[in-house]
Amino acid sequence: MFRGSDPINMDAKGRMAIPTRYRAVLDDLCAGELVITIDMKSTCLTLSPLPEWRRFEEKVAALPALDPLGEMLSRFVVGQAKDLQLDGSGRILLPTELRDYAELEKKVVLVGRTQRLEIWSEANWNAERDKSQQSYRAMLDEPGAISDALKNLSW
Amino acid sequence: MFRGSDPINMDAKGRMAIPTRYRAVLDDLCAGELVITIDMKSTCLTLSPLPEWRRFEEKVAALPALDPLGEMLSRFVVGQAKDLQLDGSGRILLPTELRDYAELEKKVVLVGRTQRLEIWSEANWNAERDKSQQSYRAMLDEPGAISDALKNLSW
DNA sequence: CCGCAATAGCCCACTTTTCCCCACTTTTTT
DNA sequence: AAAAAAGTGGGGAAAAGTGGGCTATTGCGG
Repeated sequence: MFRGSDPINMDAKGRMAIPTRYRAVLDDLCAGELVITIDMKSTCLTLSPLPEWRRFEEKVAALPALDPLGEMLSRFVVGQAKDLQLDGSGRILLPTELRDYAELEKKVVLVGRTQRLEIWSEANWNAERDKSQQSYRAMLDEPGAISDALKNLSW
Repeated sequence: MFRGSDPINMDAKGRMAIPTRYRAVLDDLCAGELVITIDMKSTCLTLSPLPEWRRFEEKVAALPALDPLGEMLSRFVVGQAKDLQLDGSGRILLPTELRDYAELEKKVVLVGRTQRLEIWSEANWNAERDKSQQSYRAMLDEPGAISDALKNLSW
């Protein structure tokens, strides 16, 4: 569904254009209704079509009421989610708080992750990519570090 | 229902504006009648539409009379709850005692948690978020520490 | 029982943000 | 090379948020 990374300029008002190749998909998937929120693991944002987001929200809601993880996810991930709508020019307006969280400046990178998208600042994206590549290679050298699921990923 | 976080300025009189996107919902859900109280676990306040609050109150009342946790909830959560009414400009006035409890100063954050809302001081909110994020990341680095619940939350 | 002070409520005015639209530049396509 | 499409930027109107002043109400002390 979503694939590849696109460098995009955020303008002074905090808007960013969604690449055209996604627009048709977004249109009939969710009529341009998106949900954006933070990523707990990384300094980036997650952008999902509304139906996809609902599936996640339901999973979180289904967790036991006193589960600390569920509480955390509900409070910080759901709690910081915002509904967005593509504007007439196929752009979205990034909420200020989330812009701050992900340290977004003018140059941002939109990364396709199949069902959803990630939004990174260019600086963080490059840093994270280099870092991950190194640790990935290190992991391959370390016996036992490869999960079963990954072993079966024949590619 | 409620989703996302909004930074809001409390004015010198202790009033805070409720974001407009909630007003219509609040209007036909409870005609602007809200209940505010403390959160026992965190340094924040809980704001709920009256009908939602009633459900909670009934559940607490239904607990066995000698249940110590129930007693606590009833005494301190129900005991400190206050009815609020949206004013003509869509604002609520935060009771002084509760303002103190949650350490609210000028900058507060309103967090949407589906059925209800949370009110945090900006400082406490950021601190709590950073803390949670750290422990979340630590959990991921520690193999085996990931609960089944999380594994199923493949998102 | 009355007056004073403090708090709460109402309303208006100002500032900031958001939304909508158009125009310009760059890239791709024919 | 021209035309079309995509991406970028900005102006202006509208709406949301913020703050302050004025009035009404409450509660307290005299």
